[in-house]
Amino acid sequence: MRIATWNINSIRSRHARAIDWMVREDVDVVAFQEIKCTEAQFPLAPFEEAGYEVVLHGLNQWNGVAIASRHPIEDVEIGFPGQPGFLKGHEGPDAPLEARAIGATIEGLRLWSLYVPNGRALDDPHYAYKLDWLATLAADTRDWLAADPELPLALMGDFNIAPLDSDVGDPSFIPGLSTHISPPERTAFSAFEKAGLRDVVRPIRPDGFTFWDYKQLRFPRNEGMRIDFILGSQAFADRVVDASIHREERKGDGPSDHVPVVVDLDLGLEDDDDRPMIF
DNA sequence: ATGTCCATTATTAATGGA
Repeated sequence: MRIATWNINSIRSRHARAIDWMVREDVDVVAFQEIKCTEAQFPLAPFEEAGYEVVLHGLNQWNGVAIASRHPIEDVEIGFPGQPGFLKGHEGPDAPLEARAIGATIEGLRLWSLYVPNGRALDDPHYAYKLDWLATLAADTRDWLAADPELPLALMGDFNIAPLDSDVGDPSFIPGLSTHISPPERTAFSAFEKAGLRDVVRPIRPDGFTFWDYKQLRFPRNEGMRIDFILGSQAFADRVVDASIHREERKGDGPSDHVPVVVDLDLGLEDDDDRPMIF
């Protein structure tokens, strides 16, 4: 079983490229972020023709998350418990939720596609929202794993945080001045580890960025950021056999500014064709 | 030169978000 997370930056602009990659790379499940459309606008037909079922949450041209799968999708959840909302100029407990989280169960795996708020600036209300959003999700993670310590859970998405200094290759991110690298954001990220998750890609692929800004020739200069992650519980991590960052997807015509991050799992499925059949 | 891209609102250009 091969699963991926990918901030696609408009599924309407890039669905052909996305599906080409999914078929070519034999990907079973993709958690998409920034689909930038509503359910009525989502290009379902080409996914279905390629053999993928899709569940999604999209409210408008901003944000939007989806999960596409070759296997049956069960127990879909829009948003996580206690998820805070945000509306510029209308901050507070009554702010509406944004389309940033969708959860589903596939082959017994509990998967979340997550688009963590950007934060915008250290003194922007969006930054406090980002930290609140992350803290609530970490608390939920603790609850989910307390209820079932053997749950194969993965949080997949664009976390908009570079946990390590080596994850920062873009010189416009300046310590003390920029989001994505501030100590409170890094502490918020480490809370997922305390809750029982770990980055299941980094031990296998310690190097590489997942995002390069369109501006300033960031990709040709390889001035990127590592901000897209798959965080798995013990039971999920136990099934991981490989991982990869598909840097080639930043090349060519009309790429997203993010690339797919992939993990390969051994679920012991009889129809898993990644292993030779022995009769 | 922010060496850009996307979607929307508005009517060929401005806005907001990243």
